[in-house]
Amino acid sequence: MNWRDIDAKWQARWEEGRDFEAEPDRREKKFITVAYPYPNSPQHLGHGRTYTIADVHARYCRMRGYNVLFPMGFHYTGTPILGMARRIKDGDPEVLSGLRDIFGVPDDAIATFVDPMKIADYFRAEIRRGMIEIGYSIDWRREFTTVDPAYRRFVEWQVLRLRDRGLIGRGSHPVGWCPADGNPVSQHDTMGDVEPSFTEYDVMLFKSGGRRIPVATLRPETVHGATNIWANPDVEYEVAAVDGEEWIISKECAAKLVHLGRDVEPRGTVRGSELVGASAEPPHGGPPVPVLPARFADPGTGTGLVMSVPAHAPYDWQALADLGGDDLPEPVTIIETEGLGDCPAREACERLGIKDQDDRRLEEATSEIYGKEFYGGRMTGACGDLAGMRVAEARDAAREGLAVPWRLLELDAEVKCRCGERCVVRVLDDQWFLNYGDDAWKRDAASCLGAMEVLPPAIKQEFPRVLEWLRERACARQRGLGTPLPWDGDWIVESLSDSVIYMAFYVVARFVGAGEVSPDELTPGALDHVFLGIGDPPSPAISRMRDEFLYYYPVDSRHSGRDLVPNHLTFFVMNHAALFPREHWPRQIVVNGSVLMDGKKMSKSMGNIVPLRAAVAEHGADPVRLATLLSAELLQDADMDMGAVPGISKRLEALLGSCGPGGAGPGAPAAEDRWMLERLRRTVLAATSSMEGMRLREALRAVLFDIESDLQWWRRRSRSKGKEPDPSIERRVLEARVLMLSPFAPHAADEMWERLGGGGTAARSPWPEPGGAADGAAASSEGLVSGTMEDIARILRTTGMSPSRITIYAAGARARAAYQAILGAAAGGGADMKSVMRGLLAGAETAWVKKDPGFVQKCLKEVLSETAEARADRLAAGPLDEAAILRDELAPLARAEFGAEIEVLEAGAPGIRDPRGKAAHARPFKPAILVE
RNA sequence: GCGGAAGUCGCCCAGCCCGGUCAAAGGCGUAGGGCUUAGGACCCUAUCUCUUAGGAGUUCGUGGGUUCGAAUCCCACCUUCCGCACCA
Repeated sequence: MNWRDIDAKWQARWEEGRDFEAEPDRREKKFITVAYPYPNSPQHLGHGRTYTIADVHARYCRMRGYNVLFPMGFHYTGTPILGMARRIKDGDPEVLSGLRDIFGVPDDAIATFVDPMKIADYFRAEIRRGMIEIGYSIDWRREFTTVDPAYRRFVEWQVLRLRDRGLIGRGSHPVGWCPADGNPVSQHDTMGDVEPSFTEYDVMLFKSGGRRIPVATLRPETVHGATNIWANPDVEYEVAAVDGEEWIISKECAAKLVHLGRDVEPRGTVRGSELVGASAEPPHGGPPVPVLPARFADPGTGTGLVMSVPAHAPYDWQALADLGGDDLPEPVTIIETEGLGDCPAREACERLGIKDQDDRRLEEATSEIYGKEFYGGRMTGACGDLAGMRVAEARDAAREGLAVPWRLLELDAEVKCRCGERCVVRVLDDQWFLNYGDDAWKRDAASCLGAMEVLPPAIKQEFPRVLEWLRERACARQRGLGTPLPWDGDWIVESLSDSVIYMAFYVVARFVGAGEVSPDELTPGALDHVFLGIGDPPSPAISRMRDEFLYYYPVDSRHSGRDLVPNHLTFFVMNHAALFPREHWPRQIVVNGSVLMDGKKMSKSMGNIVPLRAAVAEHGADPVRLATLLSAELLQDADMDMGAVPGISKRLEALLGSCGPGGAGPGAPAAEDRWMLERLRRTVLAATSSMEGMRLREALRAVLFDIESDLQWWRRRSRSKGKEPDPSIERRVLEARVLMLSPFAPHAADEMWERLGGGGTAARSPWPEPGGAADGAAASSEGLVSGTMEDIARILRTTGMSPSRITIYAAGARARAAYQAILGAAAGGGADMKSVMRGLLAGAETAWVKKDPGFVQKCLKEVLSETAEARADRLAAGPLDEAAILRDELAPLARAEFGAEIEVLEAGAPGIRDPRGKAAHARPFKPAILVE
């Protein structure tokens, strides 16, 4: 099957018909957007998932009659492309082979990649081609990149207005930093892509003569239990004036303090061994403590000097034990914790059998006590002001009162910049940030979220949590592609901050693209008019932009991967709430999971990346789209199985093969025909409801698979009666299926539609309506037939008989009357045996059950174990003439399939043949069966 | 730690939102049969236990609870995976 020809044929038609170009008209609109791609590589199957889901949504909405705007842009902002250009310049073999071997980028293109813009432009074109080839219904007239002059005007407007509202501030902010480059480093900038995470220590100053001995700690509240200070005897410490006071610190610490913005002036050195024996006064004014030697005191951690709290810190207890001798300080217990004894550190060391201070398990002991005491501990009376507080409170109080007013920040592990330099933590004190911690702002955002639909619903609760912990966030950085802050050209608006309200820009982009408005005209005042309706329009074009904005805004649906929930999607909500009036706040967010390949994340190093264009070229657009959508429901991570693609392709091909001009039917529908139409009606209903909830896989399964098995049964039934399935019914089903398939597999569906002679394209036809009322009788009657077939088959299987004659005893009229009464009772909620019996005995037609309560018992059990739908069907249908149905419908089928003579009798009719006394067991929907 | 997701019949995985059609779809594996010179591919049948009449029993991480009825709802616990900020 050559899908590529069909893909190309329909893509050309759509383009010719400008099917996806959207402009305001009288219809109701839907504005559907997806997070635009970052063009630092071609897209792979994983990227394709989000876009495919959004495209299906857009196409579905078009079929529902909406004027759908589905645009696309490209996110150039940020540093990764910059880093990539640098690595290509350096001839990094990993990057080069990735481009060449995985993505097949030609060498002459790679040669230009030393220029980051060339990289972005190349992949932008590549991604756009791919999106067209897979059939996304995008209005390309609105395409832009985030470094286009017009977009820059837009971002400038955005940050200016945010600043006007007092939401952009300036402050100090710690970052991972490369001293050689003089730049902040993020994960993308480090060797091995290590995230530069850091720990914040409090610094407490012990006094020793005129000098200060600073110690760094995570537990300032334990200072009351400090019995000594540890110095490493083999380390040469530095004596330095820090912020004007003379401190003793390790050389490493001195270097860190400089980056943290402290004023450090070296004055000399002192060996650790020389410090031993000195005495130091703790900051809370307690009795002086001695300095003692310990080799675990690491000059690279903290200040290189350690406060010793032997009762609660296993390292400290162990170092004292290692020291030995008589005149050592006694541990002071300052925290009582349920489940821990007097001296938790000693107990932990003894339990783990720790030998000396070099034992690695001390880490384990430390974190265990740390956690237990923090959550369950209370300060004892030995703690001065802190006595009686819970540890968590005491920590804050101690920090407030006893530690220096800044924190010592330190990288958790060694991080190296790609340039090879060892990174440090630096505090930038002129960092621009967005104040996402602002309470009033958060309240607006929460209100926006509350009114918004989030699909799947399960993920909605995640957003308020994110809002809760959100605080200031740096919104500008010093390098990368993007837009400079209008008031401070040294800074570039950071990539997550310049992409929060850009959906509004799609409206404008069309006018810029068509040359109707120049970037220079997009002044802050003009944009105020377009987006906020402030002031008079400076030109007719600006006025039209305003009209178009009013038509398309707000965003009706925002699609994105779930990894963007804690950042982009939340910022999207926050920024809309900050800048736009309530009626322009977004209405829906749709979140999808990621894509796995053979159970693993796609990554270059694993070599399991499948480029989207390659997959489409090999399998065709629709099979790839379907495989992506079928592999998982929205929120689940989709484990792509490329092995399933040929099967999907075959199924589409078979469906296509069945599309022809069709023929007329005999007119009056038979029982199985009525059933088939009822199944179709219910499938349309179910698929529509699935679509509304973006449960695309569910919808697709209904259209592709569920109907198929219904059709099989229907054909079997038709043929058992010695006739061909009614072609007019077949066609009605097929038309509905093709239409419902269209959002998912648009090329194949249009091809099928053409072969059906449907007129126009499937994509431009309306989504099918269920039509008509429920036909409970058809559903129930067919249920009787299939249920009885199953019962016969089951009997044959357990007995191993090959039957020559099967006699079926249908329930008689009085049994059916009782059954209806039981159904009614169950529907009314009075489904207990007692009240059911009482009701039956009161009815003239049903009083006979007095002699056979077992019948009622069984019927009741069966009724209760049917689905609500089946119960409603049976109740609505009223008593069925089961003997007639079984004779006309079941008998031919059973005869054909079991190769036996079939006789249908009505139980209770006079003189019937009943050699084994089976007839008495007949119940409605459960006829008695005799196999001979 | 905080937040989120998940644990299903040998394996993978559907079902859970909306309780009953659920001994629980589908795929893989396994067994038997068909086809074939053979292998593969393909097709059919079986695949929790018991059962020569459509049945019964025990199952959906563990333990409770709600209900006439729980894989599905509620509570607790155990285990695994993911995110936690200046980065797209």
